[in-house]
Amino acid sequence: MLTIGQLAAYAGVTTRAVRHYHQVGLLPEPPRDESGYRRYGASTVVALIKIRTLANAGVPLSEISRLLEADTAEFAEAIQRIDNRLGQEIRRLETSRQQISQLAAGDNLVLPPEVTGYLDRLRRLGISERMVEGERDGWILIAARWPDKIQDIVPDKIAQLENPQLVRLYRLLSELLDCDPVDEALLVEAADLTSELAEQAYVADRVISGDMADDDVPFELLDALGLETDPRAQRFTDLMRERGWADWRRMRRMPEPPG
Amino acid sequence: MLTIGQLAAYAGVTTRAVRHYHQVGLLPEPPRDESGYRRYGASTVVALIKIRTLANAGVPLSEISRLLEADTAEFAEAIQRIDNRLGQEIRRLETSRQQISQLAAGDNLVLPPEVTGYLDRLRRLGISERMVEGERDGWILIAARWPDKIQDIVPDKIAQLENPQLVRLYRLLSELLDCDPVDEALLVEAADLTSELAEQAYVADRVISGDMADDDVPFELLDALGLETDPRAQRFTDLMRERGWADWRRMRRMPEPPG
DNA sequence: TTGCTCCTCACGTCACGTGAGGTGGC
DNA sequence: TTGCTCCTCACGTCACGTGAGGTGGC
Repeated sequence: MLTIGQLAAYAGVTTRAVRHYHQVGLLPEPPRDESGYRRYGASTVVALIKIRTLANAGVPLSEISRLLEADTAEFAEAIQRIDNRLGQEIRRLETSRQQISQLAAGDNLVLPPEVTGYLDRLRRLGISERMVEGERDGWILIAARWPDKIQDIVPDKIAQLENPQLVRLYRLLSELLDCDPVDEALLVEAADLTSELAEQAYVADRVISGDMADDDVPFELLDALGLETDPRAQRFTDLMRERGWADWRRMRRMPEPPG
Repeated sequence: MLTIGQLAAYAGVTTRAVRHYHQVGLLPEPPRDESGYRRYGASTVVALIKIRTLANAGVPLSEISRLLEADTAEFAEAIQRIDNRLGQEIRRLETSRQQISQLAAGDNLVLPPEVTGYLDRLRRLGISERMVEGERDGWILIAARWPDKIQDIVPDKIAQLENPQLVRLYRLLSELLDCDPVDEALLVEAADLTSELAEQAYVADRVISGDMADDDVPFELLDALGLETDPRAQRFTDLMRERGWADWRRMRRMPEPPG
């Protein structure tokens, strides 16, 4: 007859685990010897190894107790389910492994590849890293709120980069972000360009399109960029106002003055 | 800015998990809006997704907090370790999967293949299933107590099966186990055979060999078989005594009567 | 005698889950 | 007004780990 230590060692578990299985009724308490030690026979070894095999496969103990009492058909069915779950878990770990290596490579897993492609495009157009980061943060917030709309938006944005005026605007804003005492000439140029682009869009009726019309995407972007309190943003707003745009964050035309 | 629900949904976690990360200091508490709601920016999305990527890889939260503050070299090193562990875990699950399918096939994982081979041998020799089960239980106890000696014992036991007398003894014991009112004639025949085999072994000085001499292997076997209280075992012991063997479980010769 | 194994409580751990009871925005 | 999201405690869960304090066999 085996002591608890011998039993546990053979099954590859701790004595505490065996006692735990007794506690929860998974393994019957064996008889005791004269000193009160538990003494185990061969059938307990068989039972314990079965338990460990199932537990190692991720089966909760509460399920194992039911399994040990199931008939052959039920048991076989359960084994099928367990095997499927194991397969799932293995696949999960394999994708986890890929993601970990992407983390190491510095890729961020936050944005879908279309968006990172767009951001790389901006970099190649000479947009400053700071500006790109701001764009990225904006995209993250958009992706978080409208995960399924990303696919529709990105191609539009990429197409817009064919417009040299827009690219020029991005470059101007890049420069503006990087100079601390705000450069008035640059700011004016940016406002002129923005106004012009807004006019084009307004005419083409693409100022605000679709579902996002009622939502606060531009606001979110600005919040993310931390620009809402930036004095440069304030000055820009003023310049846009002068050009007849009420709120450059929503791009609404100012009402025509009465009379 | 995102609410906790939007943040959590995008990262694929529960809001409770996010709050938990705040509690343990893994994720900084963001500012609140007028209603006391937490409001998250893009950087938190990035941080949370990093956390989940690591947590999904099995990294404990306490380690993650250290990782997020580590420099590039330390981080890369840690990623290596995590990747190794993931590989280990995948292999573990794959062997677990095999073992599960063996469970379903009815194989028991309790004994090394040499022993199950030996037991199959017994079956082919016409030994009854009940007897084989008894043998198996004995082997389980031996394997549990001397796991590394099994390799030495099994070949010996297999070789012994070349002895037709031993095979005959096994068959007799098989029959004896299966008849309830004990068959005296069979019992006597078994005792004669055992005595003869013991004599052969005694002469060849193989009665008790090596390390197991001082241990109680035969006792264990009998305990396992639940035979120590079996009346048939008692009768068998008496018959062996008559034939000059003090204790058939230890196979010791009785002392020569004095004078 | 020393060291190892065994015994029984009983609290601790890890990463959240799950109500309980209440407020805020559409 | 109803339903949904948010808030803060605070206890529960799962499978043991980890002492605490004590006894038994070689």
